[in-house]
Amino acid sequence: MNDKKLDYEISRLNNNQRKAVIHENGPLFVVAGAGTGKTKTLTTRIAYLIEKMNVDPNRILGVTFTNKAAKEIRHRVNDLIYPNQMGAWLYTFHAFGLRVLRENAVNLNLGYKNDFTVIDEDDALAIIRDIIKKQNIDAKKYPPRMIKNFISNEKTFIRNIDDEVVRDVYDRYKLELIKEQLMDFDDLIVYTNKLFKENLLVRTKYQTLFTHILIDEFQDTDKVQYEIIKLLNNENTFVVGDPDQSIYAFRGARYENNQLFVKEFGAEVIVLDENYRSTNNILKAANKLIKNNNSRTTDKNLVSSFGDGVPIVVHLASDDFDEVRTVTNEIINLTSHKYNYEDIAVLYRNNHLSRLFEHSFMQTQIPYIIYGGISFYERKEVKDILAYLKVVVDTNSNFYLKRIINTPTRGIGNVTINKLEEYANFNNMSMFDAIDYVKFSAKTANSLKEFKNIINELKEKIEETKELVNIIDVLFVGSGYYEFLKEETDDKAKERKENIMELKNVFRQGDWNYEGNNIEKIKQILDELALYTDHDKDNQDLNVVKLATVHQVKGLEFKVVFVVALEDGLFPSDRSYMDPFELEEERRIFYVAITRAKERLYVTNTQRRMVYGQIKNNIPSVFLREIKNDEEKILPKKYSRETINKNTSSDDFKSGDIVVHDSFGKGVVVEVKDDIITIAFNVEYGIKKLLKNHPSIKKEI
DNA sequence: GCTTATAACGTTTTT
DNA sequence: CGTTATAAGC
Repeated sequence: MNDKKLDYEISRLNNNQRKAVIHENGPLFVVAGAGTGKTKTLTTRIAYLIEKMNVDPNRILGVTFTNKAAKEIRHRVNDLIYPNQMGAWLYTFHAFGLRVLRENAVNLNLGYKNDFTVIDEDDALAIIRDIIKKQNIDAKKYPPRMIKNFISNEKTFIRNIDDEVVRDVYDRYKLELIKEQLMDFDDLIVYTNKLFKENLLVRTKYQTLFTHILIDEFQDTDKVQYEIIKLLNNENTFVVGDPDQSIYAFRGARYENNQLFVKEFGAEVIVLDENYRSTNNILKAANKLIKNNNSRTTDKNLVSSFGDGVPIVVHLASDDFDEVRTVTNEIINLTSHKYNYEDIAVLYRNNHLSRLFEHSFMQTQIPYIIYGGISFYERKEVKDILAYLKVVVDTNSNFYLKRIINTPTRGIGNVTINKLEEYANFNNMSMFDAIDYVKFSAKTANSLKEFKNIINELKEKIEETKELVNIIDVLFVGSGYYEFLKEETDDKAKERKENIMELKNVFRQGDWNYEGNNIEKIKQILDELALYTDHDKDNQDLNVVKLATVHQVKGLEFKVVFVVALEDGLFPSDRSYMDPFELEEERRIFYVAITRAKERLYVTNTQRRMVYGQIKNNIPSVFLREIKNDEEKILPKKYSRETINKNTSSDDFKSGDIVVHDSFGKGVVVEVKDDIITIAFNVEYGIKKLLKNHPSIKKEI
């Protein structure tokens, strides 16, 4: 049907892209430099396989690293051949693992059933904390976070645990998860690997199911993921990646996978180095920089047909305030001529460097967002409501029961919970059922009975509810959360209510996206939510300046990029000096930063900077020398926009007011402090601090 | 159980 | 310096 569109798309590819797309048989590694049409090549190939080679979509596996990327790939393939790709397996590694384990977890023979629950990092940490407490382990000597890291490292083959105490916690953690039918994020990958490795039947099933496997961002795969790919033993394994953009070593990404794949699979290599993003001045700097890495597998020299463009700008500021002021000035200059706020990104090596910029942008009324922060699904109230739902769906879940049995407070303390847990463990029943057997004081017994009634009533109501969206209201009121928050009038309570209401959107969509009865639909929604993170939301189109770490903007592009704080010890980070490999990783991070820029690149550093309350003299980053071409300096200027329309809006805000923002839409005022107001917008934008007299906000009448 | 003083600490973090 | 985790106090 859409053949013409696909034909047109293929005709527009360059030679190497086309070669990759129509590649017939055998493993292929597409080494795709930044901005060389990596995703386009991958999606066009999927469309080509289905449409031209008559490959059954159900037998194609496409794996990426973020939900956002998976969605994007589905969307783009969809655009080329709708609706034939519907059955294709287009997932993140974790979502793929989840799907496999949902069908086969029982075959692990570890005691897992196929309907286990996925827990997030916070939950995993809570379980470890609990074990540490119960085993009387000194949390100072063994911080839970460290133990979690050790466990994760052993699971993903990074490093084995060599401490007996940590080993003991790990063993108990593993048993606890199985007992509670829980899996953490690592487990989704690790158990999938185990399953494929140890179970011939399951392995063969997936080996024969997939005729084609495609992997995106291959340079970020870790050891376990590589093993999974190897175990699937597919002769049409097609991987796309850029070794020069491998920046997740600290999470286990293995640079050597790139070479291993070529060697062990005997893969053909196609290099894409025609860049469709940046001017050549920017690319020259990038090429020059990355040549300093000795461990490169494939030499690429990015070239575009966009001409040289303007020279990159390297600026040395006297101190951190001067740096911020210079960048702010330049943004004001740029936006009063050719550029919009959305065209601009300020990138840094680590999060805390955002602070001064945030402050300055607020003062000068430059709209911005900061990437990262607390995720919507990590918020306490959201997790609480979902925990109620999980207990309702499965009363055997002691883990979630413990979370909510006294939330909101109903006089059930730790002593009661421990007694229940002990009895339940001893008699091999759930804590929920144990409520009927353990003797408590009249008051406690009453509270427990009340809790049990709440769960039972919620269950009845949820089963009867016609539309899923109403379930959130049922939970909110039925759990007592509503009553609890009603008493509180402060801004936090208001924010919590809003967040809970925001959950409705997710359930509204679940109603038509999923099939089955309510409980079945809920289980599918919970699966999706378990793997969803804040990074999946699309901030790209907001007309605001983006403040982000380099890691957070991988894969994105901006017309103008400022890379700041290019100083020795910050970028490269001082932890990377010892190890030449780590210094190369830092260089790749800077390479990623540079290659985000399409038209203008600014690199700044300062002589003096306040670090942890002390002024430090910094020397310029070694990377600056390495990119040196033509450079110019920004001449510091006064703010060209006379501290912008002072008091243009005379609105007087108070908490609870509904306001409308040009970019963020409707929001509720949460706090007013001097001339700064805090506004809660829709979840996708979150909580923002803005100047009261900013022209972009208006009170809704 | 919840709020306030003090200490401790301080890369990147796709799921 | 600013934030967050922990402990002591109400």
